[in-house]
Amino acid sequence: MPKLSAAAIRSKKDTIEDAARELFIKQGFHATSMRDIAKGADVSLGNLYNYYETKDSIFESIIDRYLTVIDEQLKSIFAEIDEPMEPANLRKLGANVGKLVNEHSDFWLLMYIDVLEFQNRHFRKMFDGITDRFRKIFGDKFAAAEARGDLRMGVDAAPVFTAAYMQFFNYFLVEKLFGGNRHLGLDDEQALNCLTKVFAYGTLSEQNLSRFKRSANKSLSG
Amino acid sequence: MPKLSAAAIRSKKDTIEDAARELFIKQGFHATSMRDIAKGADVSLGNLYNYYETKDSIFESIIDRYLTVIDEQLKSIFAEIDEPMEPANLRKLGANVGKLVNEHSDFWLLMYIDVLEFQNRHFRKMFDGITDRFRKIFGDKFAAAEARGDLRMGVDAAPVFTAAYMQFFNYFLVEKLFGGNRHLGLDDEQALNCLTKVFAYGTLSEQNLSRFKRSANKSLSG
DNA sequence: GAATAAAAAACGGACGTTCATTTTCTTTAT
DNA sequence: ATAAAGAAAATGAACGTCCGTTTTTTATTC
Repeated sequence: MPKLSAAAIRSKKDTIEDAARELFIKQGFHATSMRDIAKGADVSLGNLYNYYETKDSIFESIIDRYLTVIDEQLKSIFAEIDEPMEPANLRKLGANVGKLVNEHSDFWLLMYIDVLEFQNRHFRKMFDGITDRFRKIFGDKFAAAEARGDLRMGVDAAPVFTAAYMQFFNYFLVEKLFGGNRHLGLDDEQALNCLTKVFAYGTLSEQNLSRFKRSANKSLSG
Repeated sequence: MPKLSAAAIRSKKDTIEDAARELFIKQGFHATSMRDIAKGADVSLGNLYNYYETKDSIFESIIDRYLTVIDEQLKSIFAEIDEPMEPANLRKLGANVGKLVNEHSDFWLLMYIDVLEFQNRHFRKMFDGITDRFRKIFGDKFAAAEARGDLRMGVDAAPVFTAAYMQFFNYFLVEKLFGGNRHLGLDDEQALNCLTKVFAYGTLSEQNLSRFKRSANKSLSG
């Protein structure tokens, strides 16, 4: 009574999902047939149904696995941020987001597929309550920065940090997927510098700004 | 030899395109059949082909007409901006972008369809060289603001203005289409205030900031 | 009654899924 | 050691449906 090992099943599912993902991204979900996937994964049509109940469930499986990968990468990006509102760290956040977008642009296309064909069912949690999540991660750092007088009077760090995060994402997504080549009129490095500066000057207190100006300004041209 | 008037043809095409657009948005392009469109527009299946060559051409026709509508609205939004870097005007830009996104969310879904199914063929021009376009529209205003000393030393207004524009767009798109309900942890008004403040403090010179603080700060809480 | 418009029917093919069949391979009996 | 057994896994033909488009038929209007 032969039965595939869990590893063998996982490996085969990986093959199938890799092929499916590539096709979904290249031609969309509905335009990709089960026969396409079978051919791409070098598996018979019928055999697909030994691993997945429906075509939809292949899509869902891809998303679920990808989401955990992205979540982990995001976690490690946030983990290396000790002082979230410090300009150098904001810039590094931007650079890391850029890497994430460029190395996993597939993922974001899947998100658009999800928006269009599944009412964003699977990706909803990506943005829902994101500021609260940042508050959970960096809440004490935000409070400490405020207590130190790093921030301008009346600035709530959480939404600003979220806005910076979103702006970085949007910048690289537009560059990668929407054909806005150098849409800020700057290369990526200059764009990162420019956006970082805006958020630094936009939130830091004057005393902290002058410190920032002395130390980092030279390196953030553009 | 009866022949429909141009107006009658246009009216019927409008009916068809309205139905098609609604369906494309609700269930995607490939998931929408010509039979669906025919039923939605209360037209026979065969008759569709008296007005359009293919299903693709219906999509293209919708996009073309919609693009001109959006272009005009954007033009009028920009036309009422006399001083692009002034905080009050940035905020108004944000509010207008919000209206544009919310009133025409269909349009932006079509853009995602275009990204996925047509490699963004029809929407490419939307973001390509956008900063240069702003430079053409506001170049003299940017230069004047710089000459007046409104801006911090070394700030190039064009990419910052573009970034603000993109940030507003992204904020409302995430709110409307991606299920990020109050993803900045603020309501729309507060979010506009918060973002406007960041860009104001992020770019204005100190002399101009103090003027801004006196006049507008009270109204931009959040 | 001639030309246009609309409707209906038909076409060939592709779709997601099912299913009868064959292949594969571990286990058991010899 | 090997053959038989038998379930798991893989296959590809088959099913019924729906697809975009074309063709044929009917209705409308001058």
